[in-house]
Amino acid sequence: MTAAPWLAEDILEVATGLLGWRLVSEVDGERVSADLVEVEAYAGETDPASHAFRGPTSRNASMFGPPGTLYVYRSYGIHWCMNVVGREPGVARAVLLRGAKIVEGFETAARRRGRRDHLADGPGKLTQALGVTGALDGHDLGRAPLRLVGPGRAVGGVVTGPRVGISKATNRPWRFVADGWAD
DNA sequence: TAGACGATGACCT
DNA sequence: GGTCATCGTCTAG
Repeated sequence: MTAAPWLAEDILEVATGLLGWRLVSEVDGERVSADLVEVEAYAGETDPASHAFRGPTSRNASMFGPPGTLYVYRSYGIHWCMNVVGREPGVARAVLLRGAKIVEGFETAARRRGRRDHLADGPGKLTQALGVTGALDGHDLGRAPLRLVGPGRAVGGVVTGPRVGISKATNRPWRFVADGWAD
C-alpha cells in the first residue's frame, strides 16, 4: 500500500486502507501524531446515515470536495468529529476517523484532553487530542497543520462491524477496526 | 421561527 | 451499564 488510500475506487477500500496511516498535527505549533486504528465509511447520497444523504448543504459542503479533504462537523453541539473525503469532487464519500493510537506528543494530547488515558479512543476525543476544530473544515490533508502520512503500519487484521451511534442503515458493517499490528 | 434530533463523552452507580 | 449534558443544524409550518 503506497498510493493514498482515499484514491481507491471503493469507499470501503478507502476506509480499510486508512487503517495504520498516521495523522500528524502541528496545530498551535505543537506536534501530535497518531496511528489510525478505527474508522467508519459513509457513502454520501446513497447512504441514509451519511450527512450528505440529502445533498450538499453549507454544513457538509467540504464532504463534496476533492479526495484528501478534511470534513469536520460538530456532534451533539459539543464534540468535533473529522472525516477524510474519498474519491472525486461532487461525489460525497467520506471516512469518519473514530480512533487512533497516540505515538508522538503524548504530553500535549494529555493536556488537551485533561487526562492521561483514553486520549483518542473516540471521534470527539481524537479531534480534541490533535487540536482539530471546525476551523480545519475543508483542510487539505496533504498540508500542515494536519497531515495524513503513509504508507501506514501494516495492520494484523481488520475487524468489521456495524457503525456506531447512528439510527439509519445500521445493517451495513462499515466500521473497521485494526486488530493489532503486523510488525 | 420553533421544534426535534444527533456519526458523543463524562460521570455516576 | 445507564443517564444526562449541550447546541448546531435541519426541517416543517
